Amino acid sequence: MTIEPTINSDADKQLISDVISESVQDYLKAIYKLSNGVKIGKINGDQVTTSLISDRMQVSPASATNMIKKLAKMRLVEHRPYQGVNLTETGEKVALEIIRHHRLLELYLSQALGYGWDRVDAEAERLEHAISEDFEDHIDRVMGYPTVGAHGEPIPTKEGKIVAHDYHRLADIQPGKVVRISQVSDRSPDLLRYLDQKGFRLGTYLEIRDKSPFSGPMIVKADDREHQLGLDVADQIFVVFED
Amino acid sequence: MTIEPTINSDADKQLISDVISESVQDYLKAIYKLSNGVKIGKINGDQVTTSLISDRMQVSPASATNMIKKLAKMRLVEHRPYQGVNLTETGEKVALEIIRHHRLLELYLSQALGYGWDRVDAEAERLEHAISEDFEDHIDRVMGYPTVGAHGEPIPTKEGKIVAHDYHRLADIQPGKVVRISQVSDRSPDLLRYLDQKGFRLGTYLEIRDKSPFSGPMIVKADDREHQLGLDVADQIFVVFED
DNA sequence: ATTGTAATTTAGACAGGACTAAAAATCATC
DNA sequence: GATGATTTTTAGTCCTGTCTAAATTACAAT
Repeated sequence: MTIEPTINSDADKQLISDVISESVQDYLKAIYKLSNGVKIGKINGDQVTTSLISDRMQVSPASATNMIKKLAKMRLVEHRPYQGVNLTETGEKVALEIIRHHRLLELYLSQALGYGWDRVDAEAERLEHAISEDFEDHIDRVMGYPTVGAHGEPIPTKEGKIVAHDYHRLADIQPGKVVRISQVSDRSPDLLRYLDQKGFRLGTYLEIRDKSPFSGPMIVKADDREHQLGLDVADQIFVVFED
Repeated sequence: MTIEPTINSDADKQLISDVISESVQDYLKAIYKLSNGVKIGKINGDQVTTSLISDRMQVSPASATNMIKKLAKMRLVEHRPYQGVNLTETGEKVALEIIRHHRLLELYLSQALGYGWDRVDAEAERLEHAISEDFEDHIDRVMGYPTVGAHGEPIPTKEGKIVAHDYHRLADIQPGKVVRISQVSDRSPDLLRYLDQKGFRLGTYLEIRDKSPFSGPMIVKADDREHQLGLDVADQIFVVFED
């Protein structure tokens, strides 16, 4: 009856999906992103709360509590009641494996099957739980063991390591600078289509021309064309300085 | 990258997987194969019985009955209690859609990702419920709209049509004839590995040299080598005459 | 035709994961 | 520090798909 989520032992190499339900995996992924993702808007003292989870997972708070207790019993998270949760080491491993699947799939879909970057997230979401380790290895090899995903996100290694990029928000860059787009959020197909339409890709150079005060739009130049970008857009684009 | 609006011709075009649960899909597929598949051993008067289903689905007979009643209520099968079930037109459509997914996936896995034909079934099983229509269309296109799967099975069309091949069982062929392997069962990885090892592929020519009486092995020549094949093997290989 | 066996169905239970409504805990504000 | 608002948790229900045990039906063989 007690489920042991010890997936590390090399001997009894078990598929995560055979041991850990799809729902549990989805929650772990959500919790991982909530604790490690870029904080948008209000900062939430490093604690991932029930309401954040229920919100992200589109379930009622009661359902989230329910699952949290289950995750805690499985030792995938630590739960301080009324405070929030943190992934355990095991929980994080599992989350990173799912995220690896997701990002490898996104890249494969865009490179091998010609999916637009606004469509890969939805499809990868469907597939990430279904693929075997074998499939993972196959597409990893076919793509030459990539380390960066279709939207610029780092792809966790098979061992569960992930490199943290310290990209800057486009919104924070001062006028006069030249930067290169290195990551965009994958979660808004609309935004991605919008960027596509402007010709914005990973690697596109942007010169920041002007920033309106009071959270106004910023004006950037790309490919000799000027673009106005609302703050909510500039907040979802991450860049590196071009030296 | 072109931005394709992906217009659904029918506004009410719903993904099967969003309407019909994975379990239901699996049962329908099993029932389809039990009614339309090649009859192995005893002939069961065209009726698909509860025990056949429970056996194939690896569930208890009670569970099968349960699901059958559910399928009947959904008008996906007709159920004559204590007698058996038959797929309705709708039920067959759904089954064929799943089978289409399965066979396209098998072919894609073997051709695009280099899976051996003993491994494609298991992986396709995992993926067949997860892929979108979009994915189906993509791999269909990438492979040039194939009509025959990785083990020689016909691939149903998007409209749910399937062409019946009338292949012969290798076991039924008389000595002296020359035939070509045109289909093998996908359900036994062991058998597939065994055939692989002998160099047997789709399209391999076989000359039947001898058949031992009393269900003994048959002797066939392929690539200038003679092979002894047990009846259970020869029963799973389908061939056409080579003219 | 009767009777034993095999197949099928019913009945009742359970696990997972969702829900609503109500209770309890925390936080924010005066 | 009290109090009202917000979050979180508890309690209880439901649905899906499974199970076992028991009852029923069909079949086969005398």
